[in-house]
Amino acid sequence: MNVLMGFYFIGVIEMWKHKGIEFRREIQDVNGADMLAYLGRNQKEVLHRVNLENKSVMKAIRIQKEVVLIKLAILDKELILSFPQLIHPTMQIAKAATDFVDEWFDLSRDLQPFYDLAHRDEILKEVVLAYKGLRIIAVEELFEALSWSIMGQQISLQVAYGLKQKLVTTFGESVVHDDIEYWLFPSAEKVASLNVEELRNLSFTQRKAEYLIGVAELIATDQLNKEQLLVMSLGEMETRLTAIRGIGKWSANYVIMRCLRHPDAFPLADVGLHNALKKVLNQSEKPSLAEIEEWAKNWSGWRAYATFYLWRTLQE
DNA sequence: ATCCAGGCTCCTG
DNA sequence: CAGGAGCATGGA
Repeated sequence: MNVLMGFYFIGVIEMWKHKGIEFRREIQDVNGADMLAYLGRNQKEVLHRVNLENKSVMKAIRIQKEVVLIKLAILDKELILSFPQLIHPTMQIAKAATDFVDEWFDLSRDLQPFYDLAHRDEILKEVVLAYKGLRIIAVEELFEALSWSIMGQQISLQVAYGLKQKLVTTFGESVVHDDIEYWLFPSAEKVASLNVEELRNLSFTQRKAEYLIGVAELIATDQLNKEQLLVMSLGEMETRLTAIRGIGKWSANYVIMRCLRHPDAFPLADVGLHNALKKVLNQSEKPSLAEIEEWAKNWSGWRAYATFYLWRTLQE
């Protein structure tokens, strides 16, 4: 059975090799330790669960109509994907899950041009040496990415994670494995059906509640989708997203960076970015927006990656 | 206590 | 059209 399945999978999923109940992909230039640190940075995260001892992350994802739990070990030279709740994953599920991981960790991107650029940049030079192999971790679902940017506006990450936890555990779906609950972000359809009061009960502000429901309606009615955005230029993406009530330049660029994966998206107004620059430059005050824009000229093409690497410095 | 958190809209003058 | 109030909550 396994031999047959092995032949079946090979060739279908190029980079991934099937061995027994596991799928393995050899990796280079992936900084697993820092990826796991980023994934595990907040205790209130409910959409995945990191286990630093076995260097793995567990996450429930939706494949077609099915909810599938995946376990991904991130080792030095390879990724190991397995399905804790499935004895015989179908080819369709294996293909979708490996595709998910490839995109989640931006595995197809060659970071060498970014390293070259950073090596010539006084601000990024040491940061990029320190975290080399860190890749932008995606928020794959457009609705989740937009929601997260709305929840993150103005307030601290702690409060934002608290809002997300309440939203997800109140209106999302979950699967249970070994007595642990793994959550999926609620669907746009579900959130579009809510009223403002129901979100206010979860400590959302009036505004945040209105924004979230509005975005949910746009996605649920397919007036907005990831496919239409992905074919746009960076500027067009920003224009389209900032036309949505509740989505300003910061949120738009956050979504473009984390979900649409444009490597040059740049959340200029981001407080985390400001604090990271203050820290890296060892200054007593946060830099001005004008200064940051000036420095960022040298990061052109890779400003999203520059931002993600700078964020990483805040966790230490 | 006061200020600041991975901002945005809307209302003033 | 620039500038500022208001949002709601938790941690320093």
